Amino acid sequence: MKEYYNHHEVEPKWQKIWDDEKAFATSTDYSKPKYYALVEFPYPSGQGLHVGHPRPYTALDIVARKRRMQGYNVLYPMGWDAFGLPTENYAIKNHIHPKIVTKNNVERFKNQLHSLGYSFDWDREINTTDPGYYHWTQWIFLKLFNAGLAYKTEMPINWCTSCKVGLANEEVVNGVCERCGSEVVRKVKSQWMLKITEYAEKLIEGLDSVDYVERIATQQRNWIGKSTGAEVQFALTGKEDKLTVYTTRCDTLFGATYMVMSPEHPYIDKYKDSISNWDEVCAYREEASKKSDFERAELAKDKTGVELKGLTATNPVTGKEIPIWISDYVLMSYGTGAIMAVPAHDERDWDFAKKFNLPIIEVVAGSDVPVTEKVYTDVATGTLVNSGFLNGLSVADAKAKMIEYLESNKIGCAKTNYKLRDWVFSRQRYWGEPIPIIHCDKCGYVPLKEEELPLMLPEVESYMPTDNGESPLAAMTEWVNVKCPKCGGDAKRETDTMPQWAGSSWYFLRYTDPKNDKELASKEALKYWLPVDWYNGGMEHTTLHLLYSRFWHRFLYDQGVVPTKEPYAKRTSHGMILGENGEKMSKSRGNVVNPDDIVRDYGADTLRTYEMFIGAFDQAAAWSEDGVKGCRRFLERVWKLQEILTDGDKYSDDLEAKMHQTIKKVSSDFESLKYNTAIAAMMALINDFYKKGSVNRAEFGTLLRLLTPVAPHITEELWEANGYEGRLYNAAWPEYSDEKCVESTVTIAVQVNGKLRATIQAPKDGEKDAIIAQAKEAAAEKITGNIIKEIYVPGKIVNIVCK
RNA sequence: GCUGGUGUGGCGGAAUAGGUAGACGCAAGGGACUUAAAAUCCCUCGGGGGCAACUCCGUGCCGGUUCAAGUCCGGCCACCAGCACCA
Repeated sequence: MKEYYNHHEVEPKWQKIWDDEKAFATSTDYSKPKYYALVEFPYPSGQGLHVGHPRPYTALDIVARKRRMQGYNVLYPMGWDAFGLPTENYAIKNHIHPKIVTKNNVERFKNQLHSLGYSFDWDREINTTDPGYYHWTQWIFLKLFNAGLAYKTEMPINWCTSCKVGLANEEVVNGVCERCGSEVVRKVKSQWMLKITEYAEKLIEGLDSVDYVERIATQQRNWIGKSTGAEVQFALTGKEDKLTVYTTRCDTLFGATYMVMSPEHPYIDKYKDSISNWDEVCAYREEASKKSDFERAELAKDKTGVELKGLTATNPVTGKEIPIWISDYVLMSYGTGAIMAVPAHDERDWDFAKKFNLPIIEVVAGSDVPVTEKVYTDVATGTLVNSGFLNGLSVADAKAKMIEYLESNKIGCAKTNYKLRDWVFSRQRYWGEPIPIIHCDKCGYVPLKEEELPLMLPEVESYMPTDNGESPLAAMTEWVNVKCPKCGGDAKRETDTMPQWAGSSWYFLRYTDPKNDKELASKEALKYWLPVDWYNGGMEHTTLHLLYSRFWHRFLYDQGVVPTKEPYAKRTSHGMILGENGEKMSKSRGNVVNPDDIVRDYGADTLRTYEMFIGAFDQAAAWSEDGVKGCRRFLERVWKLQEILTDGDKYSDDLEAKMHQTIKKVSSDFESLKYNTAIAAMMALINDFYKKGSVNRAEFGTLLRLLTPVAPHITEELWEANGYEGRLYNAAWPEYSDEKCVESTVTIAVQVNGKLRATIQAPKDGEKDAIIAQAKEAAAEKITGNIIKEIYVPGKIVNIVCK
């Protein structure tokens, strides 16, 4: 018998053996069935691994190890999303090249991950900062550029006053920079943009063909924000131009009593001569332009605005002349930058009309309260009134009829809109992929030739962005000044770099063929491995990273580069691990747990088991060191089963059903995010072994095979020490049969009038009448009066209803 | 405000499809072993009442459907996360 379980010896021993035997190398034999399990690759921060990291990594390690035992060729890779601001900021502060900082951090992360016994195929490790990798990130950018999906535009962008970079709208949280928390202001800059909006529809449609956790799919849909409505043209009194608006409620057109334009609307300048209160208008615009989108939103409670005196429009269905206002609650970035206001049936318009005393006309009847007192927005029950040819129709019918009318009279059309905005793709930073574009005064933006890639990130003296918002690369004149590839004249390189999202938008493709220097990955490899079978990541990435990578993938599909429309067949997400006090772990709260300490004191297997047992996988869970101890105790009890191990090459009769039930439960729980109940089932199983006082070799072998994905080191050691054949990582996953899951006798609950009164033991396929008779006898004292009903649910419950 | 999620013992959490609420673990209490402690093993462990067999109450709150509701329906409340005037 083996000595007391010592993880200090057992864990490094097996990690070395797995390395030496290349136990988890992915096969390139493409005739085998494949399984591609993916976790989000980490940003190698200076803090090292956090206890949050092992949660998803262990979960999919379990899936990967199980699938290997089931005969799949598994790809479970790991890499580094290593470009990014914290590294650059650290480099600036400490005068160390970000390349060195990255190298050190990666080394540390890798050692930490290795100590946890993950079955990653390290031969396929990738790093986004490696020129052999960003070669292809740049290549994809050129593809996007050549397809017209990358463009440069002067636009007000979100400018972080501290990071000195432009941010995508998606990166701004509550008006402050998502990364550093500093104030974000508006600044006009020439920016590279990617036309993700052109893919809005495809990105919505694609969600129907994949298996995403429902709330993830919902968030993606809401973020894209599709709405269907109509564009309607309003004639401007005495002008040639029409003012076009977008509306989702064209049924209420008869109730449009005024219009509102965004303060940035181009018609305001165009018709300035007609506007009699120009000074007032200018003052309002000035004030609005100072506000960021966020301030505009914050000040929203109280509506502000100015009427454009001298400029009016005509309601195309009533023929009435209506005033035009400007207000900052109308955004230039959505729809057409102008709206028709129907105060009776839109909350914001109602507030605005009340404040400025504008007419409110009811066109949908159905409210108990007059619309002058309360806005009525219900679309399900109302009926159209005061609306000419729409009178008497439901809202839905009225919409259809109105669109017909608009189109036949050429004053409008059906129209779909999306909330999604284009992706701001430039960063005024050093530590990112250089954008492979040259600007020539004569030829415009000229892309580099594919053969010139990768465009290497040059060495610079200082990584500090310049105060005027230029990237540090702008100071490198010998790098910046080049000849135009088209005309040979003087030209300049683009000095902005790509955002961190770029490298992570396609990394899962590179894992399939990571060393290929001719293509991003071979067609063969892509065809075999795609799509990713299961991708797990944090909830915080369900809108940004997930949407961006789906966009790039779909674009590459359209270009014939990848074989599938969608990159990920299945997407799940894990909950956060909180401190012992239930708060988010942070240095300032002093509740950070270092995984290295847990590995040292309790072992990697204990950490892995605990993180899976801690609670429902998709929910946040608070750390508990006592809980860690409980898991260590469980593994020790598994170890000590050796003391009661007996011979036997098949399950003993009294445990056979339990064995089959456990295999079934563990097998399905591992695939459905229920790691906690899978472990509970194994705990219950060993409790049965101890209760019985013995476990035979067949039973013990099955337990080891079920447990090894969770706790691979201890189980591998027990497998070897007790003379089981071969390596456990190569063993076959245990089989079960549904038939054998059922015990020969079952316990049936007996209820009288719905209350539990007794339980009886009965054969599993007993006759209904016999069981009911047995139940009546068991609960005889509780049955009073006449029996009016007897319910029997086979194998579960008998309910006697009496009165 | 809108959207999504959650609400079950002292704690983390179980409970396919409505069918014995509290699996599994932690903590706590009692006992065994020990000179003692740790470790380990055994017992108890939702609340009230009873000497006891037993009994009543109990899954955020109010109501409903059902032989039967943590689970379904209607109406609330609380907390967490995301979004922010999207026409």
